[in-house]
Amino acid sequence: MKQNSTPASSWERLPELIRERGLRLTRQRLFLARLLFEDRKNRHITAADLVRETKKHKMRMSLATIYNTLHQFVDIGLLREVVIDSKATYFDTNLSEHHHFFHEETGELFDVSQGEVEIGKLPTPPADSKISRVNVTIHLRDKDS
Amino acid sequence: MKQNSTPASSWERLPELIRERGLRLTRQRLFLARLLFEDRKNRHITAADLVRETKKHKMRMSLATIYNTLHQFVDIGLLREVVIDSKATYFDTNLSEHHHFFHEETGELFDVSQGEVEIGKLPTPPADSKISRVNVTIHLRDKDS
DNA sequence: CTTCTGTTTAGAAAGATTCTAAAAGCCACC
DNA sequence: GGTGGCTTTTAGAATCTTTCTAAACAGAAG
Repeated sequence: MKQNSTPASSWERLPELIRERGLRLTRQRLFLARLLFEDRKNRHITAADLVRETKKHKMRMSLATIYNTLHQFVDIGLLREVVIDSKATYFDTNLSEHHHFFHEETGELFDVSQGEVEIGKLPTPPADSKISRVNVTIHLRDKDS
Repeated sequence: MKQNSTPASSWERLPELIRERGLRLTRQRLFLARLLFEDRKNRHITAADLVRETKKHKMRMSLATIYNTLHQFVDIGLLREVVIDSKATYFDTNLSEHHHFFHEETGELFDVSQGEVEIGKLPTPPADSKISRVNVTIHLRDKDS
């Protein structure tokens, strides 16, 4: 089921998009896709966030469906999983190659576009492995601490 | 209680070390310190790993103590917390600045010394923040997948 | 040896995520 | 526009990691 990219434009076409990538179009998947992609961009959300949002919109949906859908969206390349802290799994709606600022004191997470970070040298991966992704997280603290 | 560094040498002096940093020397702390630092270096362990190891050594210790001790060792600068995946918290006995290879398929974690990665450009941090640390994780996959 | 206070402990509790088996829903086809 | 088959959804239980709680215990100093 693993696929990839397709620039994240035309969110008017969510239903087609979901079908094209091999998933059945269901009420739940469409609803979540709209929540995730219609409003603002570059969100970093957790399953718990989505539970809250679905409730706010009076949409009832089981927790398992939220988890299933998030993972399926990752599989079909609509979302990306980001590991920031070990309290919860974050899903990132920004599919472009990018990195993150992570404010240690507030827990806030901001995107850093790929161009803002330049990696000059990388080690050779161990035999039989290849690099699949390089993740740069820039930890921030308050200036005075 | 937050302190910092002191090069990780002379592990013969673990008892003194623990006391110097403001903790009482207890059977449990000393035992865990020995497990962590006497054998090999640069380990990445989870609480569950330690549970396994203490059992193997026939040392009985409550889970809570293992968690408490790990966090106290982080506080006094004997360990470092690394966030790699959201399944568990890893503690790193390598206190020097360094990065990691993370094998996505096996979950293995290897050190990458600081010199092997070169960062040419970094973004300016937001106002009132300063960069405290830059974390590079190189994700690996099997060559054929 | 006693006392004071920091530690450890077992077990319960919390939180996130996954599993399970049954019910429901999508969709291709008639 | 009804039917069957196969995918999804669901509620709830189960699992796993981590933290909490209150009571028992054990260092350290006199």
